[in-house]
Amino acid sequence: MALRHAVLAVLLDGEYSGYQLAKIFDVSCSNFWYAVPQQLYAELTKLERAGLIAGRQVIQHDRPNKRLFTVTPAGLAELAAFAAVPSKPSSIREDLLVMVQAVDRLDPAPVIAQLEERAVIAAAKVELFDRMLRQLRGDLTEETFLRESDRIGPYLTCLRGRRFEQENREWCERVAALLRARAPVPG
Amino acid sequence: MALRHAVLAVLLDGEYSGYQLAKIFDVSCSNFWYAVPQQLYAELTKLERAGLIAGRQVIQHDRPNKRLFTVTPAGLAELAAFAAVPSKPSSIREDLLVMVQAVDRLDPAPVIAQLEERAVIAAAKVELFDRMLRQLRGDLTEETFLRESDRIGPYLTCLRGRRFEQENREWCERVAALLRARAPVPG
DNA sequence: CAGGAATAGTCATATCATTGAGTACCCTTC
DNA sequence: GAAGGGTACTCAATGATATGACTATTCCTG
Repeated sequence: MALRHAVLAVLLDGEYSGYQLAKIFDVSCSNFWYAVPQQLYAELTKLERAGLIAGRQVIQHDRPNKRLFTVTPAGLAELAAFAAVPSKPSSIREDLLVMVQAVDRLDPAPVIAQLEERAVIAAAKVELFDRMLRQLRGDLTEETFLRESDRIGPYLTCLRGRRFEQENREWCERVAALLRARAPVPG
Repeated sequence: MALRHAVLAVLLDGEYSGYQLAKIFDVSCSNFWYAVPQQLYAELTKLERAGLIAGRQVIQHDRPNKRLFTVTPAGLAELAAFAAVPSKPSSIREDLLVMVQAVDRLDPAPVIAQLEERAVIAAAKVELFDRMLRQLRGDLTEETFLRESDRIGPYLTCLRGRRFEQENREWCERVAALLRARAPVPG
């Protein structure tokens, strides 16, 4: 019952089609929720049947037609109800951490390789978040933007995503270096 | 297919029953994987049938009997194979972030309350991780421990958990203070 | 001695998520 | 003109996860 609220939260920013949502959920919004296109199309169908979003057909000539969705007042009420009930902390489930947990009893080489690769990915995401943050705040300073803008939600979740990826990067680099120093790997 | 590897990784540290595992997965090991008892019992059954762990019955008189499990050589090989294939970054799915994403269009009061509550929970987890880290490294310094111990996996995942919760706490506090300043809430 | 917490599990179900395949059309590039 | 990529979406099957209820015994507290 939570993907539905993530979809509603994203649709607050404007009309989107399932296809557009899929792109958002795959990259930018991956800082607070992730979903594959099939999930989104299914959820949009359910949300529309429940009256929480409204869709309108857009006829296109140079490409397939699409349906754009907006949040209805009932959808906004649903979001408000969602925000009013206490939420549980999400559970962490990260394969790479499982590998590190077991690394003392395994060949460290592939784990080190994955840590170094992950550090690069995390660094790229930090830069992506930085670009998104700059774009969201325009030419205002962060402080001014956060004090005066009337749409700071996406900025705040983006800040969290940036911090997470920065920590991820530093931890991966440190652990990779440490494991390398302990058991020198050829090459 | 990943809970199984988390269970194997934890069983590297010693013999545990399903019940003990459930406690570990509920608190300490929540830094890299979370699971409820029912999942663990089911997974232990599957792992034993697959020959990846071996269980032995322990008769107890003052409480119900239990079954303790250890990783078999086949289980260790399974872990090694798991560590050898590249893993995908885990997807973030956090209700509280969804609420913050939508906060501009909602009553901020319950969101602020949840942020403040979450900051307290995160602070408590930081302290829990600090205690675990101290216990794991004994009277060695972190540097010495990480250089010389032959079991650093749990320490490293614990370090990651600590960083995550620390960031979480700081972000929650900052966002709560910001939202309070923007829309003063009575009380 | 009643009530509650701790130990040690099991069963059933419903929802959620993941994966793979498939349709259809347009545009651009080689 | 064939191949590849982007847009837009659907279907089906399987696997993972969450939730609630249930059994049994022992220990401790009031």
